[in-house]
Amino acid sequence: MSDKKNFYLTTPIYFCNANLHIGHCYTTIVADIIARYKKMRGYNVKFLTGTDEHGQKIEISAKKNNMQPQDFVDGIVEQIKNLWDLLDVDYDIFMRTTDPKHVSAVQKIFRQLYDSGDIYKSNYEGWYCTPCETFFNERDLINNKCPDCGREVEKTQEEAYFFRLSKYQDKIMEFIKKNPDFIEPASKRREMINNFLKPGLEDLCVSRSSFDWGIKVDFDEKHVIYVWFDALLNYITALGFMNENNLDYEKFWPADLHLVGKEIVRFHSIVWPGILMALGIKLPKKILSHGWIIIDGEKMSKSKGNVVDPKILIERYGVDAIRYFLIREINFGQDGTFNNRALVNRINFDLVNDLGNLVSRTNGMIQKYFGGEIKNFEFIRNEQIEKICFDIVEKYNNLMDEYKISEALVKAFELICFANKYIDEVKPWNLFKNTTKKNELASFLYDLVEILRIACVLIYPFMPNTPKKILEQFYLDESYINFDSLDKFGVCNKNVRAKKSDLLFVRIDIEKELEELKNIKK
RNA sequence: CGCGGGGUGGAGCAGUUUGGUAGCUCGUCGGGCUCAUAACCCGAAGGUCGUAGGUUCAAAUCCUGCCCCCGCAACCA
Repeated sequence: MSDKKNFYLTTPIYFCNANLHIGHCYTTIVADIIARYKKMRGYNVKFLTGTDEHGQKIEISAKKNNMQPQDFVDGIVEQIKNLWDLLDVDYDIFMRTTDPKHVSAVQKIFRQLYDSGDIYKSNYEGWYCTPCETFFNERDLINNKCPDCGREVEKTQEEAYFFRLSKYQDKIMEFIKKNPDFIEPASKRREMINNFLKPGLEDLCVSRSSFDWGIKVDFDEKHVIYVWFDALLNYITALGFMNENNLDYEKFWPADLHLVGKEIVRFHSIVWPGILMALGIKLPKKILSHGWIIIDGEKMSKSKGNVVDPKILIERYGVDAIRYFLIREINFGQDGTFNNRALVNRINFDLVNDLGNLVSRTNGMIQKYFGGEIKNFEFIRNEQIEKICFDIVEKYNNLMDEYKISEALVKAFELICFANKYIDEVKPWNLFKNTTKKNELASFLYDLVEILRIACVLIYPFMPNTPKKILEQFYLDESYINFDSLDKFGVCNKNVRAKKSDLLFVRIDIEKELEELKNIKK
């Protein structure tokens, strides 16, 4: 246990302003896939997700619903946890920023940085819209009026605390230059350097006094701590930092991977390192940014009304299909499009035609040619087949280790396509007609079961339910889903069996389905 | 000259780091097979790689100019 290598990865903590959409699911699924893969490879994994529950927007949303902020976020958190259960997201820690441990740790950290001089009191200048009770930067104004309500704004000063981010500017730049892999993809790294570091960093305003819903500055209770300062710290408070029980912190920090959407790379690669440097602790190893899901050419947003509800999709197609689609269709790191046609097509072509049908024909042949059970055959080793399998496994592992998970998934499906071709090449139906080829036929079917076994292991992190269903058809239990036996061919019991089973994935009538989905939306 | 991304056969994308026969999925057309979920396998047609120049024996790939689309610029994954 103790000699296992540790691996710590995180998703962003999601802002509890409204229910989550398919984009949040994407991020979390990616994290879950990496976590599952690492666990399978023998790592001692800690997978953190959670919720960001403070801020003015939440205060306002709660008020609109006639609720106290805490009750409001409790309800949202319930739904989020529910969603992760539906999506088979197997997180280790669910961190809430309203957790008393987090709150007290953040207060201690804030005070420590104040004492050390990295946080100081000053004045925040901005344009204040009285009806909206909101500050705006000059550049946010539209025609010098409030961007929300269009009314006059007045220049105001507000007492606030600032974090001395500018002090760490050079150190952050140096770190990013010395560690070219720290921010990925490289385009984001360029953007951070050119857009923020080169022009110079300003000190960051880290307190607000215009609303209450947040972590109080404990030595100056008029102020609540800025949500990003609060939120970023969850990555260490979740491990017990600044707490009596900080064993996990000792063990798992620095994080191996912070998974983020492209719009919050800046907070993770500049602000977060700044805070960590001020605290004198190590920086995470990697900030990995992914793209967005685009709907009909537009960014998903509530105001555009094009948000996709993940629950409906899971209900109709099952978790594994949704997880498969998101990872397969969207090239990690870049934006990808979502539409119902693409989803249904992927299910039909990849999952039904290639994978489902492969299982079905393998099963069918064992039943038809051997009455469902093959006994007493002599296994004929086919080195070519073995080499193809091992080759795919090796490439898959390399891709996964580089977090190129979409490509790894494609690799896994190469094995499935190969098996379909293999059947056509061998022409088992001819072997069956020739009574002297019975053993050859048996050995070939065993090859197919072995290929399926390997494919099951490879797709498991992506589709946690399907492998079990496949193996069951051949009376094989879950213990076959393990990476340790991927370098061997001929692992399964030589007594090959298959039973009548339900279809793995059922073909969807595309036009009918699209029509129904359209009606659901209304 | 604010920054970043993108513009590749009918559709959606890869390839650009390290120039060298333009690749994948779907669609279309033709063929094969019958174990299988009208699935599977093979083959073909279809692209002056946004545009104008440049470097080179050779450019989707490197350089320069221009056009178009998208995003970011301090609380959207």
